[in-house]
Amino acid sequence: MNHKEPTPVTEDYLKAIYTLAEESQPVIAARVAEEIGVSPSTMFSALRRLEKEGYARVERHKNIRLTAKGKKVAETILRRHYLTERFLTDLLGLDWVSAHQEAHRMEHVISPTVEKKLAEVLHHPTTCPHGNPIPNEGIPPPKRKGLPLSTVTIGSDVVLECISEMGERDPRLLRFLLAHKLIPGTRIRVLDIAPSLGMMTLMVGKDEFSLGIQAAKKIRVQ
Amino acid sequence: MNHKEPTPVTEDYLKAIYTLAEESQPVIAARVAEEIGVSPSTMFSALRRLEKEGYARVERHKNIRLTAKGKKVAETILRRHYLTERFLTDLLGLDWVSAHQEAHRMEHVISPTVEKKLAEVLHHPTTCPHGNPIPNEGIPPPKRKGLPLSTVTIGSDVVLECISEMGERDPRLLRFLLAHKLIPGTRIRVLDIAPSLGMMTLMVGKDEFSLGIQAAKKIRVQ
DNA sequence: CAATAATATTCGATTAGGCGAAAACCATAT
DNA sequence: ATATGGTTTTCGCCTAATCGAATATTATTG
Repeated sequence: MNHKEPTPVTEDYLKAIYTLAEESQPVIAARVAEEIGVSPSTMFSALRRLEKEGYARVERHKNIRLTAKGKKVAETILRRHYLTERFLTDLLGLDWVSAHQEAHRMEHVISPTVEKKLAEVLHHPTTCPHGNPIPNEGIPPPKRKGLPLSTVTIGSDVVLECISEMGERDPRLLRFLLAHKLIPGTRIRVLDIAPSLGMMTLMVGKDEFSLGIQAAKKIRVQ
Repeated sequence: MNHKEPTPVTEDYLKAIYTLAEESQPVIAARVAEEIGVSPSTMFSALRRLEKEGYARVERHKNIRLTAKGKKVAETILRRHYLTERFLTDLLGLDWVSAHQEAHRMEHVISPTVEKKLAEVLHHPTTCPHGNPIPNEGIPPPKRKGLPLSTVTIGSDVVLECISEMGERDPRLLRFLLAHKLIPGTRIRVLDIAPSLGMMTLMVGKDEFSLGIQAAKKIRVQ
């Protein structure tokens, strides 16, 4: 039996791999390293550890895939992350941006017991404050319906569904979105898309502003 | 400037030293090592680190003394520990024993912001669930009035004030006390003390039972 | 296909944190 | 003063996690 608990660092790697895959981005070492903010050599040795401990495998073409065990850990951590965010915003009154950062540290010390109690106290929320569905013990995560904001057509009128986990990791993006009232449920009109400039123009209420296509990829709408 | 944050492990050493001193126990390396559950050699190198980073000094006769900096860290962690315990018992409904253990992990990831919000939500509690006074930013910790249960005279009738931090660290003791309703505020009659056996006999309500003198040292009464 | 840009891999080094075994010190109590 | 125990200290060794620099391996793309 391999009953040694994953370290916080291991959990972070697994979470990054998991979310990268969920956003259907290429899951290669370089991307994961970038996401976590770690050097290639560090990433390499981390990957060896993940393989040795049975959390992930590297397939042909250097694609990284989580094992069932790795997936389980990632989902648990993600669940704890989102529950903690909800706790921080709903009960403690923290804002969007800090909630994510605080939860990033707290997620690693939440036990099954506290996780359960938190869910109860919060009345079993189904999404995090940024709109992401909270993975539920055993039950497979719901299929994501929304599309990236970067893929909609000019002139369409859409509703913001969520800021993906990858988007959450960028505090500046989060602050920007908050400032423009871009929160889950907000109605967005897409005025213009200029791929050559890498920009798109949006209108929220009476507020007209530009957003990078890169950032728009991290926002899902319906 | 030395603005590198203490690691969780460092925080644990500082907390142990601080509480040992507060219980007026001899603060030597061997005691601290015992408290934390670490080998003498580990303790030794940890001590070198603490000195190098300016958290503690070793005086003549091998007494360990915290610097102002070390004391500040210890008090902050203790405050976060106790606030977290209160949160876990009062808001999440955890029991005494788990609350301490969970808080022991959580205390290291509570930011000043969360600490502040927690205190507000909990209406600024003054003691932890085990009765220990919560250190308050800046304000010196209140003088402890209670005496160790091990020092009272036979026949006296006392009221339990708190289970000291050192007592909290022993889950078996905590479970035992909880089973016998020995919580802050409980009235205790001391029926007998037998130093030769290292035992004392207590009566709580109609429940008569024995307790080791060692354990009684970790309980303060009035 | 060959040149270039990405990626992956190896190597050597560091730091925090931990262990056990053995040696060196002290402080008593005989 | 000596033997006994408790303590401290040294030594060697280990793992996880990190880095930078150099090298090897793939893609990509003109």
